[in-house]
Formats: sequence, C-alpha cells, structure tokens
Amino acid sequence: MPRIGMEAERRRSLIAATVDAIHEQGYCDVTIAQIARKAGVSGGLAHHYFGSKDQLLAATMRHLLHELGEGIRARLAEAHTPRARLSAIIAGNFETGQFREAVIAAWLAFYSQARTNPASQRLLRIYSARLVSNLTHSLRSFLPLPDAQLVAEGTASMIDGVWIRRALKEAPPDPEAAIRLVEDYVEAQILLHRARASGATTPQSDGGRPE
Amino acid sequence: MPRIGMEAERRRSLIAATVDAIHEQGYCDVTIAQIARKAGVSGGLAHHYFGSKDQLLAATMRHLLHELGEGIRARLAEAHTPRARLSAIIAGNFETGQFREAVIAAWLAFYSQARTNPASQRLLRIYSARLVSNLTHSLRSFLPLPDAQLVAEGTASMIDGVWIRRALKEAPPDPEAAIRLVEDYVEAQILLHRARASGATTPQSDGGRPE
DNA sequence: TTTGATTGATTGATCGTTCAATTAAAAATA
DNA sequence: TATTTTTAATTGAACGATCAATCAATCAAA
Repeated sequence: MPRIGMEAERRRSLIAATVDAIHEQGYCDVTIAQIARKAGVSGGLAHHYFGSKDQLLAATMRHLLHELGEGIRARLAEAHTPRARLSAIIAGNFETGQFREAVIAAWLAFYSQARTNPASQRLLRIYSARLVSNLTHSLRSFLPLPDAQLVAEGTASMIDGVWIRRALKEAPPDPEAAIRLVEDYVEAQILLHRARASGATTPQSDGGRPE
Repeated sequence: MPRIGMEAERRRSLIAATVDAIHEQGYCDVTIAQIARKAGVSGGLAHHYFGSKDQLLAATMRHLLHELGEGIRARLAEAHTPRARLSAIIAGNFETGQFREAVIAAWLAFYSQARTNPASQRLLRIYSARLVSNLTHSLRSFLPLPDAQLVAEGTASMIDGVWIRRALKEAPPDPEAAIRLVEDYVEAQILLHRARASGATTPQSDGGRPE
C-alpha cells in the first residue's frame, strides 16, 4: 500500500536491518534478500533506494560513524575542562546504543572490509585521525606534545582493543568496565609522565620481587 | 610433473597464498581460483588437499594462531623473572613475521568471521584466555589478584587495539613503537596500583591546569 | 491522470565443487 | 636391465547453486 514520503523511513529500516543481518549472518554471507526481508520489504526496493548492495553497506557504515560522532560531540559540548573532555571522548565511545553486540559486529566487519575499499578506508581514517587529534589536544593540558601524542595513540588503541575483544566475549557488553579500563590508562599515564617530568629518576618495576 | 610427497609443500604454499589473497582481495571476495593461482596450482588441487574453501580458511587461521603461539612460547622459555615474562608476551605479539600487513589483514578478517563460526570462535577464545591467563599470572608478582586481572585484560585489549589500528595505517608496521606503547601501559599500571596500595591518597590529575 | 512506491520473476555472472582423464614417479615383475 | 603395474599428483572442463541487479507490471495516494 504505497503511501508517499516512504523513502526516509525505508532507508532507516534498511540500514538497521543491515546491522542486524551482519550480526546474524556475518558480513560475507549477508544477502540483499535477507536484509530486505528483515526490513519488511522486497529485494527490489533495496536496490531502488540504495542502487546496489555496496552502496547500502557503505551507507550503513556512514550511519554508524555519524551516530558515534554525534554522541561524542554531545558529550564534549557539556565538558568544560580538559580532563572532562578526555572523559567525554572515552565515555562517548562506549555509549549504550553504540556498544551493542550487533553494532560491534558491524564495526568489526567494516574495519576488515575497509582494508580493500578505498572509500571506506578514507572514512575510517578521517574518524580515527579526529579522535586522536581531540585526545591529543586535551592531553596537552597535562603533558608535553610528544607524550600527549603517544598517550592519545595509546588511548585510541585501547578503545579499539576493548571493542574488538567485546566481539569475542559471550557476556553482554559492560560499558562501565570498558570506560574504567581506558580511564585507568589515561590517568596512570598522566601521573607517570608527570612524575618523570618533575625530575625524579624514572621508577622501574624491575625491582619487584623476583619469581 | 607429479613428484611424490608434495602434500606438505602444497598445504604450506596454499595457506601462505590464502593469507596473501585475503590481504589483496579481502576476505569476502577471495576465491579458491585466486588462491590456487597464487600458489601455482589448479583450483581442483586446493579441494583435493583441503576438502573445501571453509576448511582451507580454517587451516589458515589455525596456522596463524600456531605461529603466534610458538613465537611467544619461545620467548617465554628465555624469560626468568615475572617482569621479563610480561615483556616476552608483549614482544611476542609484535614479532616481525607476525606483525606484517598481510598477516594483520588475515587476523582482522578471522576475528570478524569468527563471530558467526563456532569453531573459529572457540579457537580465538582459547587463545585469548591463555594470553590473559599468562599475563595475570606474571602480574601477580606485582599486584593483588583483582588488579592483576584488570591490568591483564587492559594489556590484552591494547595489544589487540594496536593490531586493529595497524590495519588502517599506511606506514609500514613499527613493532618497536607498538611494544613501547603496551610496555608503557603495564609499567604505569604497576607503579600506580603500587602507589595506591602503599597508603597514599589516590592522586588525581583533575588538579591540572584548566583549559 | 499522474506519480512514487513496491513487487516478484528473470537474467547473467560468479564461484564452489566434482570428476574423469592425464602425467610421471615409484614399485613390482619379468 | 627392461617392462609392466601401481599409485599419487594434477589438471581443466562441466555442473549446479547462489545472488546481485534489472525491469515490466501493479498499486494507491495525490
């Protein structure tokens, strides 16, 4: 029963269905027919609105990137100290709604697939560069530039690592535990680099009781 | 020109070709024909030795897991203090030969694909559990169990995160930088948790100069 | 009547898999 | 040694299934 103005709704539900289908079937085995059925439409309609399977998948990835970016931007708008901005970025990366099994599965698939798809690769690189840039900027309040860059890269790595390891776990995602892990890293790095800078000889854990 | 005793050599070169093909074509688009051509044999031979495409891919994943495990085991055999064992595990995860573009691409693909393949999932989980267990055990020399478990999980996350971020970079892999990043995390965590345990009030970086 | 939404059958290409046929090394036999 | 037999290696053509993509036809709101 065709009503007019269906396009926006259909695009939305097809993209949502794509995320779920990737979760259930795996990126490689997902078919247009399955996605369409899950969205409650025919396979032909998916092509009508997205042109091709590749474009539907690309649109889905852009959607996830956009949602994640929006969440972080919203949190940053409320954060008024460098330390609060760091926490905003970290928490934004584990926001419920993003940090869900199906979304994690899709992200992982896109990461893998982007390696051989220049357009996807470009998008992920831009997002990643902005993340590291934001982190570096906030960290500059606590650390000299070289250290800030190192810790920013480390923070980004740990965020991605927590995501990828989530994909293998069976227990439901635990955003709070994830945030704690990354916050611990940032906090410890700030304190340690500061201690080093304040002239103390670099402490070594090597002196720990041997085996 | 059939010589006898080709099986071992053919299996080896087909697995190597699979890694390269995943690197070049992407996991989803890889075909038996491409892999076989890269290995210098016909498509039929791949089926003769591996039975099916799925089994060839599974064998390739097992091969990568085995190689990585062997490298770490060799390093652990030379490490005689808990701290050295931590470093052995970390360095083993970034050994040249493993930490290469093609291998990274394959790992990423297997991680993604394992989500919908119970057999692959099981293998990755076992490997991951052993990694965390080894880390926890060595960290127990420096930290109480709950902290050791937390830091072990953090270390594993950062290792995986560095791997996945490698997949998006264009510069060649830099094992030393990767190792430094993870070592910094472990070192800082040990020092920080120790400071906390020694009765000092938990230091806060919040006092840093504001924006 | 026009227009956008929607379908489902069809097409064409791709690819995993199978298999009968071929090759040449090794083993057995003369 | 020469000849035959056996056996493993290897190929490439053929089959069958799966899909992405197309398109003509239908439907109902404007």
